[in-house]
Amino acid sequence: MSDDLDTVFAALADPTRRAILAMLLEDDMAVTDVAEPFDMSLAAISKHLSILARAGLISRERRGRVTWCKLEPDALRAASVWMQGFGQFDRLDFDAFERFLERELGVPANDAE
Amino acid sequence: MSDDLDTVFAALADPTRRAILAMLLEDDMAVTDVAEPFDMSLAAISKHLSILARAGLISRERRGRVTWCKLEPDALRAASVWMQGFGQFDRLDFDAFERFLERELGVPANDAE
DNA sequence: GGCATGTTCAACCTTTCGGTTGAGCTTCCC
DNA sequence: GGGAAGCTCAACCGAAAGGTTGAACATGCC
Repeated sequence: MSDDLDTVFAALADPTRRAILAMLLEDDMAVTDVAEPFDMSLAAISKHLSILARAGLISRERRGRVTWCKLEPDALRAASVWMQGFGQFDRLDFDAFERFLERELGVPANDAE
Repeated sequence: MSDDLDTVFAALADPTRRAILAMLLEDDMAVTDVAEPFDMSLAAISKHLSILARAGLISRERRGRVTWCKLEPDALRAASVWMQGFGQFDRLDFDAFERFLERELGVPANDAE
């Protein structure tokens, strides 16, 4: 089913969702904390998280009344393989990646760590 | 500008457009020929091609009355770099890629060549 | 028990998306 | 010149995306 790639790419097409993924790259987060930096209702963020979860890009686990969100990078593998077929891209380049996070998403890349 | 990633990922989110890219991987094609395998009007394909062109994923060059479409794989670089930051993916795996083309897109991968 | 906290659900609204059809514009060919 | 071929444009349509608000529903705490 091409649904998998559909939902993954569609999920990645939104800058809010990409920013959320970038945040989760640093650490697991509660929904409320995910929502905090965004100028948007909690319900809207909850929807974004559902879309990311449906695409398999994150998982959500409820512990007590807090729902923790966790990045699931494996879901990107299929999409990444698909893309690499077109361009013979370089290997992982974390410098380029961090520059991207800052420039494209406005999310400060974690340079400590 | 995160617009770049927006348009690239949004363009990739549609299975018809991914199939078109896969076709163009084999060779440059005229618009009419691109449209041929799809059960869809020529105008619809023309729109898809515009979206791909706006994302920088293809270019179109008019020669005579025929408009030739050409894959522009460089546009995927930014998106690929972004994605690789999340998963430490393997290098290019063309076998996996070809399996994807067939399974996900229904477009026979070009095993001659 | 009762209230605050954390999150989702449901209904709604507006904009975008993916498709259609029909008209229009070039370009090639006789 | 005139017709066919090769697109694109414009108007339209239904469905999905992305947001809002208000209610609902667990859970933790006093």
